Amino acid sequence: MPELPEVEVLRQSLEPLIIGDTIARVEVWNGSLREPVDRRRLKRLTLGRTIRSVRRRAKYLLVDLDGGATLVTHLGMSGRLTLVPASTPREPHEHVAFFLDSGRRLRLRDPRRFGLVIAIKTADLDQDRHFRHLGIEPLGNGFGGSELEDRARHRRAPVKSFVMDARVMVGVGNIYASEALYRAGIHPTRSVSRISSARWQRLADSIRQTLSQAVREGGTTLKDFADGRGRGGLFQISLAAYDREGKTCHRCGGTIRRIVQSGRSTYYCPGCQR
DNA sequence: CGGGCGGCCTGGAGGC
DNA sequence: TGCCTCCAGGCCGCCC
Repeated sequence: MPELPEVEVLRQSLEPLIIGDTIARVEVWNGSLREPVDRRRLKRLTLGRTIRSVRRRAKYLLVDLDGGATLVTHLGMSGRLTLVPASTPREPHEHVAFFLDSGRRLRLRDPRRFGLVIAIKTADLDQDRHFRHLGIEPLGNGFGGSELEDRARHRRAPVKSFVMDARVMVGVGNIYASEALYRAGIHPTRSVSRISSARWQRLADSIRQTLSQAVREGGTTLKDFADGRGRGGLFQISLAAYDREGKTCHRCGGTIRRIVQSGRSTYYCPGCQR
């Protein structure tokens, strides 16, 4: 579910609410997530620790604690991380919760359990196996057409798979891949070996624009996504291609089509995307 | 080796 | 009403 914009919106919403607060209790009701939750390590590194900053890398949310540890969470497909009063009843599929000194709790609900909760020493983050192979941040410095073109050398993958490849660039998932390619006017099955420099530039610009607009609009809420306060986003209204099979293209009046690439749905306009 | 596919899970939607 | 199949925003490991 959550792609870069959703995790960034979550980060922005949580940061002012939890900085300076201290983790007083950790509850793991169901540790069977993407990786089994290591309760002892989680508690050892987080209990009694104060939250110093809230960052994002790719689709991971990083909560830095004093004592040199970072609480790393990933929402998978259906995860939701919200802050509620500590006395709020446990909700269905609430698997992990961090009770704070302020009398609130940060809770993870994740029906499909593809999410991740792990504590890592902050200094080890970059070398950790979850982060070591990650590519460029599309909203950071050093992201542009020439960087994409460089990374496409000697490759022939369809461009849609390429922009979703976290070893190349991070944060773009199935929704924003379709949206960015639509905006750039590039056909999703086109091989990266057959894209001109000018089009790489357009694609990089489209990715940045799409992601930053989605952040400004609070992310895309199709079903599960909510920020730290439980509020959904609005970018689903702005979707021009994703989930619009059979509907009219806003640009050319043609019909949006759906195809399957690497087992995932891709939406595009045959008239606008070549 | 790059790239495609299945598997991990649950729930909702739609067909019959 | 129920039962079945398909599909879903991510990621990893296996296979060719």
